Amino acid sequence: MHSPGSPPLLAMVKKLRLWKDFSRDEEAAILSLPYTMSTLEAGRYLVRDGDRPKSACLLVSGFACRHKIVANGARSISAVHMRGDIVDLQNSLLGLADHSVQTLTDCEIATISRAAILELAFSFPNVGMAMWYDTLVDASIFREWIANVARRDAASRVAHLLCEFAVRLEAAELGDKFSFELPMTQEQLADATGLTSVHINRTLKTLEASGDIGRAQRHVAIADWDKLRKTADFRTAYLHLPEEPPLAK
Amino acid sequence: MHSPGSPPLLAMVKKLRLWKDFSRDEEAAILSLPYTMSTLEAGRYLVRDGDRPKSACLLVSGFACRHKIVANGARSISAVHMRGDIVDLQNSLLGLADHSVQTLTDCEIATISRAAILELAFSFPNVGMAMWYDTLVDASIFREWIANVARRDAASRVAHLLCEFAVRLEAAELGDKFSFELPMTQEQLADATGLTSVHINRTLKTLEASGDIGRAQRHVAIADWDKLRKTADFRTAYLHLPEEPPLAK
DNA sequence: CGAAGGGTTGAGCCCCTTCAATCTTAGTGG
DNA sequence: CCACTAAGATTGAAGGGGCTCAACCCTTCG
Repeated sequence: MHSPGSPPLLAMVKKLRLWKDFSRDEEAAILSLPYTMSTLEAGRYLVRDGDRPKSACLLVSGFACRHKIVANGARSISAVHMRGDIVDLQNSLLGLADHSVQTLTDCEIATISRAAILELAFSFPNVGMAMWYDTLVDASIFREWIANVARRDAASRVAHLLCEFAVRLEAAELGDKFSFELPMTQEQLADATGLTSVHINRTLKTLEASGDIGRAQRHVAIADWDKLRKTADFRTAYLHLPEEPPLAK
Repeated sequence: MHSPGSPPLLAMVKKLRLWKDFSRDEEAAILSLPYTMSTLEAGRYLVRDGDRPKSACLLVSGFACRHKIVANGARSISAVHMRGDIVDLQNSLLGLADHSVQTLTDCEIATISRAAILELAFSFPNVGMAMWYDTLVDASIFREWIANVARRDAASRVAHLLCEFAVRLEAAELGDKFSFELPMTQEQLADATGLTSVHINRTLKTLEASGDIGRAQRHVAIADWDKLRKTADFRTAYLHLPEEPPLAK
């Protein structure tokens, strides 16, 4: 579902523009990156732990996540990605994938070679800086997730995930912060919060009963943003979004 | 302490050389970065959550950690750093610190302005790439820590921390992988593993009783590396170290 | 209509926490 | 050299948050 009129790489421009303003030339340079489009169903892998990817994937539509499996077979999800995220920069620049990337929903993907990205980054320092910045923001989110999983109770962890998803969804201009479809099963929520799917279920019901959220199937309505924020201990600083969110269109 | 003969920035060269080979020019460019030295006691802050740092800090000797505090007052440590780590690149490039950096031991620090680092990164792409790579490796370690805290039991978590510390210590040429001084109190270990100091204490004793490690005060001796690795579910891939560790000297 | 994936619920248990006391070690001043 | 202090390590007892196991329900889709 990305609109057929606009070029797919515009999603990348929009994302990077959160971090830096670009000149016409710089923007053109991004849009002229060579890429190939593909469509993937939910549940498919973009990269697998142990692969040696030679290219990065821009998520043009849909949702994906990063995860790794530990010895006892349990899975840990370390990030959720959405339109505009250059989802495999980390693995492809490092050379050897230390985790997997898997689609959560059907996705459209633009594949861009690592070489082309590096060329762009170092010919246009401003663009390079925005990409570097982008990977640093990802790292900041990882740090917050460490704190989330390590030091918050179940209700806070789940609430925090919902707050982050809501804010990022809005920043990506993908919908309403207060009412959205969560593209994850309760088992995936469990893997993203270090809980079990059973306990996710109970926790969601608690959040519902306490008036923080409403829900119907996978749809989440944030009933009381300030209340949920408080339950979550959520502060947006770690997302490093611009002070004034850019006006929608 | 760092040997008085060698220039402090050599620590940075050595670290970055783990990721890229440098030409003589590139190496000289790193070594000619302007910096100011300072010495900090254990427990001092290099940056505080909320600061707007204008410069980055190279750790020339000693140990430091990153942490953030959650609503209930609990602390989460998200990384431990040692000689050669450019410890505040993340906060200074992002502009607004989303976490604090604090010394664990007495430290010698070289402070380098953000502008000088960016200048270097984009005049010498190979050096820039090494620095980017360095921040990507940090991110990879964060992902592993998420998995550690989210999906492993107490013994594995602590064992994993010890394995990582041992391997990084060796990679930084700071000592013996199998026998070292751990520069952290049990409370700090707790904050790095999402446990309590009481349980850290019991877990260390368990690891000792099972023959994985020996210890005396803060000194740790890895009694059986393979056993500890197995307990920890530790695989080095996520550290992205070169296949052949560079020969000492 | 049947199957499959995912959501919901209950009962019992256990890993880790909490609370609190005691011990050890290192540092300080007399 | 020894009291005195403070930080950190150690230990015990009791409790709880989240897990495990297992059943059942709901929705979607062929």
